[in-house]
Amino acid sequence: MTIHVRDHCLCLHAQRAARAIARRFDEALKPLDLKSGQFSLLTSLNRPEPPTLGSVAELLAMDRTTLTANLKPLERRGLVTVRADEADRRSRRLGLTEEGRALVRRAGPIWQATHAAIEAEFGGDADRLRADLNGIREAAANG
Amino acid sequence: MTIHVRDHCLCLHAQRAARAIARRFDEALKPLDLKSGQFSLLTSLNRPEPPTLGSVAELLAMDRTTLTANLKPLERRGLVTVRADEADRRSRRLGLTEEGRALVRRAGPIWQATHAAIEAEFGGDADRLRADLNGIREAAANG
DNA sequence: CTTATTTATGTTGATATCAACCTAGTCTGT
DNA sequence: ACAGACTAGGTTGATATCAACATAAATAAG
Repeated sequence: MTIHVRDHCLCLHAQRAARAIARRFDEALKPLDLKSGQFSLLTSLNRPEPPTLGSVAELLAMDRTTLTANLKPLERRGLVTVRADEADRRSRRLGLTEEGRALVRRAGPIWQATHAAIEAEFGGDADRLRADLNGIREAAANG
Repeated sequence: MTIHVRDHCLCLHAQRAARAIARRFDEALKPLDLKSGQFSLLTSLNRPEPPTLGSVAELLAMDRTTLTANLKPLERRGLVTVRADEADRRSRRLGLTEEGRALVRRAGPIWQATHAAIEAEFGGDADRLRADLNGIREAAANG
């Protein structure tokens, strides 16, 4: 039974892959003093209209309170802005500062190179893997 | 560019899937007061010979220091044992107590049911996904 | 127009994650 | 033996993760 869990558990498999990939990007982004998760967050805020906190948490499949915590160090560094929505005072609109945008721009080539290296080393069908990851995420969420 | 990252980044896709799956198992295992990661760790210790800390960290694709930290609450609960190896005093051998083994046994059916539900909802080829996750993990590790 | 409910978020406490740095035990070449 | 290199872990500090609980604003029911 134990062996079966070890070899088949999608939770374990996903965690292991996520940890390994995150470490790889963490190291690549170290020159910018960014973690992989911070890069993902900044990237998801890089749009014309500042999205709400809740919508970003949903996009990242992350608890809202986790996102609140993750914003703190980025706010301290002056990379993101958090403002109450004008129309609905409950909502927070998340945006990038000019420095935030500049950092995302500088991270672009690093992401590109790192991602290409991993995909090449992977050798498999990355599009298929992406689709499967989306599928399993939705499957897990429908609980 | 930003949109391309958002839609293609395997780091983001893996993190999202990992988070969603972990939350699902966290909830299922709540009656046993276990998190998904704790279940994975206990399961990986459920073998005749107590493995070393380093080998378990490698198996879980997790930093050694993370594993050290994760053992703490399980030790406090009397589920795991940590002892120095007789032959090599640097190494730590990790084992399960009788309570630890009992808890793993009780968790088995919960894991089975939860995993089956997710796989069914997923609908895709779970074996293929597992293989791809192993592949991308190794690809990311070879940096 | 109130009151109840729903919605969006914050706070707290516990665990998880890793890099950087440190210590102690083991091994290797001489 | 012994000095130096190597290996296994631990400690610390920062960030990440989520559930449980709490607050405030918007909305619905009457």
